[in-house]
Amino acid sequence: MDRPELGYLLSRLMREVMAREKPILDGAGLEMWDYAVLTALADSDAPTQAQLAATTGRDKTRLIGNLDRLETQGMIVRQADSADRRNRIVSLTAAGSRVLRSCREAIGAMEAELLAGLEPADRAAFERALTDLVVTDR
Amino acid sequence: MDRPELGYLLSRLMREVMAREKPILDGAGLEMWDYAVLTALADSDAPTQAQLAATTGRDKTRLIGNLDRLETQGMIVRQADSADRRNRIVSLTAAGSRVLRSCREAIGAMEAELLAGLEPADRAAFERALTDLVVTDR
DNA sequence: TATTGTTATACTCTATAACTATA
DNA sequence: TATAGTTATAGAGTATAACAATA
Repeated sequence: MDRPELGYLLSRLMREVMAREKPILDGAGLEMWDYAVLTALADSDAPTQAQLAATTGRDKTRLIGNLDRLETQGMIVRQADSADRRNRIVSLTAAGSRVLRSCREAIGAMEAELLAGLEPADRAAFERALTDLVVTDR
Repeated sequence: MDRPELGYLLSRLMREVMAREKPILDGAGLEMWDYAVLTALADSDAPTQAQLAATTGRDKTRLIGNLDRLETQGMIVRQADSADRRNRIVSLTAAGSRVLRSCREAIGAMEAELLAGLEPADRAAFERALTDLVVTDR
């Protein structure tokens, strides 16, 4: 097959996706990485900051700015771990869950629109392949 | 369908592709964007720097560092345009073409390996969908 | 006056190394 | 001494404005 290289295609599509997400996240007062952190929090239960850094692939020092901002906005709380007081347990607040849910819906709709031009079978294969590639290359 | 968000999947896969490309480009003495510029030069014929900036999506001021480096390495030349002497026409040298071809081969092999785990039909659909999405969202 | 290529400046993002408090 | 979280510093990448040469 003769097509442009993966790096080119992926970076172009990534740019498009980010451009479409930006207004959604702006409306919620979230930066891109803030949203990634919220998403990770919804899945894993009460992680320490170190665990959160590991699951998001974000450096622990860079995570701090995101957490500070999210905490100021009342979307997360940081609590001391009574078992090991060096740890700080991060968790979503009700407000954080609400914002996250609304962003997820908007982003889901955006993605549906973005993929709407594909043949249904191609779209399913695309999503399946993309998921497989990311899982197997961990 | 319930899968991780596109932004997450694409950024993960993009990171993986870049990690696999890096040793190839390092071996050729190329940075990521240098390679993108070489690729663009192979397709479009004798562009000015402004045209090259437009086709790569790179800002004209940021392009300059790439061109300086590539010219120092003898992979491209910049020639004055006799028709409009404000323009500088950029073109690949024989050495540049050689390096580009060898990188393309290595990257093609890397991509084949990366995609090898997919069902053949899924792989074809994935490549088709990715190409369609990038073309239609221009 | 407008445009091409260039340089300069400031701003963001990232990487690294220290520092504190706990263990 | 080792670890979790934090802060500080320097570096890379980026955006913006200004500049010289040419149209």
